[in-house]
Amino acid sequence: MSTVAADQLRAIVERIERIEEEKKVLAENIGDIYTEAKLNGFNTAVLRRIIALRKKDPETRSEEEAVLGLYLDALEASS
Amino acid sequence: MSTVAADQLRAIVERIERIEEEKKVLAENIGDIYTEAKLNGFNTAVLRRIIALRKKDPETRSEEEAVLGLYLDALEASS
Amino acid sequence: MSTVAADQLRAIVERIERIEEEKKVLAENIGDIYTEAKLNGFNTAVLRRIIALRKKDPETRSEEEAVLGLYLDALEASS
Amino acid sequence: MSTVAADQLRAIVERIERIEEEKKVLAENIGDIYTEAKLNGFNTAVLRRIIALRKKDPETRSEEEAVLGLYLDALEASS
DNA sequence: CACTGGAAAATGCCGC
DNA sequence: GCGGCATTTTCCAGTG
Repeated sequence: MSTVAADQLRAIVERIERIEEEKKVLAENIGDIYTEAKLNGFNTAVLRRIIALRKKDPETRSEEEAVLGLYLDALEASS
Repeated sequence: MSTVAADQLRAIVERIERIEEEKKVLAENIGDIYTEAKLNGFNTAVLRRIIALRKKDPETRSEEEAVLGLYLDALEASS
Repeated sequence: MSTVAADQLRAIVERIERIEEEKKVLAENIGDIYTEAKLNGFNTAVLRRIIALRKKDPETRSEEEAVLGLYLDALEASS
Repeated sequence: MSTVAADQLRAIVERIERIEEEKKVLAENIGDIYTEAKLNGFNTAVLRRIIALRKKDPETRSEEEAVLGLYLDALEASS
């Protein structure tokens, strides 16, 4: 690989590492918020479920909930 | 699925749970071996690394290794 | 450890690898069941949720569901 | 849950979601860099390995490395 | 005995 | 649409 490509490679790697570092900081910030929430008496497992729920689009979410209900009922019925 | 095949569903769930139970037993067996190894003076963190290393080794021969070498050299050269 | 008990080390590593291999087979078996279930029209994402739900002991499960309800209501109320 | 706590809950959830959104943007930025690199003829799989390698290197100095060497030698000797 | 950190598993995502 | 990779979540040993 030529010198020019080597410089290009280095630039790519460093740009990615820079952004990954920023991402890491954000992940730590999120962790801090959970820690603080826990100290304030919130149940962090439930908080995580809330975040996950809100991430799913409402349609998928209600559809999935409905199917879950069906399956649980079916299991109940056959027990 | 219009009506849920309850018996089929139950069978699926129970088969999965059965196998997961077996998997759990195996995981405990592995844990026991590590515990015993530790009692015999082995460093279990290193044991885990050994296992991981041996798992990856078979994939070690490839074009990709060569390209990796090229890239690492290029980074070295431009540093 | 001054000198490494090589035979003992080898035995440990091989026992662990043997059991991990068995675990891997079981994991594949589980994957096969999900695949088959999907072919039979089941929603595998929901199946996974069912399995996860049943894994939690009923007490924890209802407690967590209750807290989830509280939080969702609170979010609704403050919106 | 009281109104005050409800507001606190909402604040927590929104702060987390905000930061997760920023993280998502950064992840997309990284993806863009890989895409561009690929267009320039780089092997992105190898690029990812480079990044991963460089992430782990700082931990490379330790007693653990020495023990790892001992164990690998012992395995070699008993093979 | 709760908490933290790290390893393993599960889930989701992106490229082919 | 599938397989492989990366992220997330879960689990567990170690530690205070």
